Amino acid sequence: MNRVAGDRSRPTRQILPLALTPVVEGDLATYFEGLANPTRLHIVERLAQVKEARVSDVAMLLGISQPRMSWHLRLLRRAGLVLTRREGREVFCRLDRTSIAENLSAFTALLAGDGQPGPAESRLGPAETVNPPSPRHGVERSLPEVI
Amino acid sequence: MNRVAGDRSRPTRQILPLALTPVVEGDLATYFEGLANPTRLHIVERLAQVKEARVSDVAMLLGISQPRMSWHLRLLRRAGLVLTRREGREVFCRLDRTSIAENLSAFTALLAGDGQPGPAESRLGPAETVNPPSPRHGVERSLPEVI
DNA sequence: AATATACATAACGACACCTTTATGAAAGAA
DNA sequence: TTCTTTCATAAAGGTGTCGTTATGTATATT
Repeated sequence: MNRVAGDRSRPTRQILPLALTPVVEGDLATYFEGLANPTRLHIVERLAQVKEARVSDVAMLLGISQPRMSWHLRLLRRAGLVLTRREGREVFCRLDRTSIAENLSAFTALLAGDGQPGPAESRLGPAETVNPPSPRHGVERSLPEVI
Repeated sequence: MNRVAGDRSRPTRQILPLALTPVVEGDLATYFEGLANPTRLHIVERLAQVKEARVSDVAMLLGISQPRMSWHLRLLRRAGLVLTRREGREVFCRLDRTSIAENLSAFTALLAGDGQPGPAESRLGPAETVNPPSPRHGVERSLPEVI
């Protein structure tokens, strides 16, 4: 097992015993992978509306086949976007809003530039200057708080 | 041209004349595709720290080859995450924070369940009830406002 | 002019994604 | 038990991702 080409392997997420698990970089990529597909976005959109739904009902509603639904549900679970619960032979799924908020929060922290290399331009282009971190750019601070 | 298997084609984003372009579903998937890779997340992380950087400097810093950097930069541009500016033979890149905020905002709107099918459980599982939309779940309303 | 630098692109290989079709397994209904 | 429903999974094919190496192109330098 040598991980030759492509860093797309996923080394089985660490589970820290009772500590709110920090979102590391690889997990963040896996999280966004879950969202990087129109079909899965539709599923997420649907689950955002109904809170919980039977798997095959969602598949029916979106007009996708059952194995296809199963496939995408698998990726959504891996991404930490969706939780499932079995009830007899049926499976119900819902958004994992906690995990979603954690990952989204980790991403915005990344965007905020947390980490040492503060205002150090790596060879800044001409006619461009480092601004003090005060009045951000405009759209740079706004987001509906409805996670 | 028939789009047989896999809905991963991208039909050349509509450009509406002077109107703040709404983020449609396919674009949102493309946006998240840009974030669905550790290397690209590292690039984004770096650009969040330095605001603008020379392409090959970022590549050097992250220890990735030049063609690899060029490849990922291409996807980052396609995703609307990064803007580039040519200066002679050099290329500088920076985050497209406007586009990033737009897409992130579109996603949170999707999570909020915008769209008709309000509190209609599609065959709700037993021992589970629809809550009124008042005091949300807890982590469900919080996000660092540092986009 | 010739050379060096910065970036883009093509070619290739390995693998992952995504779809359909076909089967399998488990739980409920007849 | 037998049939049906619900979901998971395997197989197979098409396509995209993602990495390296090699080559091309444009700009700066000598």
